[in-house]
Amino acid sequence: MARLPVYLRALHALQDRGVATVSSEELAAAAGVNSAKLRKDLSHLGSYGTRGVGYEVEYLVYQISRELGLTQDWVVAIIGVGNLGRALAGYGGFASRGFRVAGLLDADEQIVGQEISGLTVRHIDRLEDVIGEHGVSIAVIATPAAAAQGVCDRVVAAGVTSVLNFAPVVLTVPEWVDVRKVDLSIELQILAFHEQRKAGGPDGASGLNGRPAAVPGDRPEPVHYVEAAE
Amino acid sequence: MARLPVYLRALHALQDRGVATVSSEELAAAAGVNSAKLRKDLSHLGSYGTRGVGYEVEYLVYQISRELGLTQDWVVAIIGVGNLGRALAGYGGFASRGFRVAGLLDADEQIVGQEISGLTVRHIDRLEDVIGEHGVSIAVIATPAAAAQGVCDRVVAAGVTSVLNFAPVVLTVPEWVDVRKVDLSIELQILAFHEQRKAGGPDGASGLNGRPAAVPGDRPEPVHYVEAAE
DNA sequence: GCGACTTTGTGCGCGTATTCACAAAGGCTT
DNA sequence: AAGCCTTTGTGAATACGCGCACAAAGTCGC
Repeated sequence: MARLPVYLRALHALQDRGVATVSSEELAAAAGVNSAKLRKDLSHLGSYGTRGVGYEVEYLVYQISRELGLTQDWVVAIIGVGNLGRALAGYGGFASRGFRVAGLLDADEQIVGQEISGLTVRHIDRLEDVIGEHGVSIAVIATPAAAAQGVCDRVVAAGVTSVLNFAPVVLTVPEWVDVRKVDLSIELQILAFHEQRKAGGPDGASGLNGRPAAVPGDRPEPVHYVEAAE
Repeated sequence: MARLPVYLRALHALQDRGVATVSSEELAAAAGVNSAKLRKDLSHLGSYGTRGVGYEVEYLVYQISRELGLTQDWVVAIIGVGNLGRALAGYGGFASRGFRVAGLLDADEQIVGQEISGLTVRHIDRLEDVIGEHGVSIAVIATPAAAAQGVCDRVVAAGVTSVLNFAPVVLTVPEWVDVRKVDLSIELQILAFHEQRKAGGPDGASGLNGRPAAVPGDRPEPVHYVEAAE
């Protein structure tokens, strides 16, 4: 399930706060989901809750980590070291979750050889070498769109079976390869769409959409759930 | 619908290739969706296809752009100018889609005053001023997790009604505010999950998962759809 | 030890999304 | 002009996910 990582994040935060046990209601609120859904999700890993009490945080963290495969380290290569690739290379959230960036690759001779976050950028020609040497199993594609499919084909041919794609293209891969896509401009476009409807879009919506005329801080359910920075 | 931006991207690519007309089958393949679904999606904007021929690319681009609200410019502020914020500030995909970054804000005195992608980073204290001056309607939160909810409350209080959140926290907002979340480490965790299952996870899966023993480039349906870099 | 209370686990109904499959519609060829 | 062929638009069946609501289960107080 795609929600497991969210639960895990919330559980880690609870752990940091020293909480030992948590009810489905609380955890669901922290994760922003319905409590019945959360219970159903957790029951799919087996039953790890105690009725009348809740779930033991530490045990749940372990179970979810294991289910997600985070008990082992995953070796990642980042291909395309532009703005985004650089940011990803320096992103702390990877290492702390068991993802080890083992290679940075780029086609630009200006960039090859640079040291970024402790790694030297290597030329894309060495892609297969880097993947083989380090046993890379996940490739992060942060190249321009035009290069993405070609790079993808190469990493797949080199044995990679999971791809995280930041290029704005639909990648075509064999069925045994998983691709996940992150497209920043698509996210903004979806927001723009909703924003337009709120403002009274072309369909002539109300123009208010339930927003009170003037509201001084009445955010509903102030969960205010904050985790440790990473 | 969340698929409209994908269609739009594919249509732009067709435009660049000089294609004037496209069938639902082709466009669906390019966007990676079922053709019936695509037709149903498009029919919800009204009927813009010609039976026996297909859709006129240019007209469709216009219709979808209008539906998404891309015929107008949207003003964006990026809050948190770390690795990720910097990458976002320099990301070309925003400007080309009608999103204008009008402000960069950070709390770190070291960063405030720096010029990045033609914009001077301003102190987070001036958040409300920046939002008001430029008429910001979309806020991009790229702060550490611990700061995100606080920043979010402030942008909402200042009148922003759409938030794109990169911080690994579940933001709590009033119901009239839209939040979209992008969490990089969650994407990787989902890949790790599938990767583990492929390798024969804890449930004792086959360990092969349909992958042929050795396959020399038999990627199915070589659409090889590539767009212009942006 | 027992009863009341809390919380889990899940059966069920509902609304939505997805896909198939086909009839209607239009273009193109002869 | 007529028939064939392509492609759209959509009705109907299916699959899916979600959330309510409740019974089973276990804890805690007395």
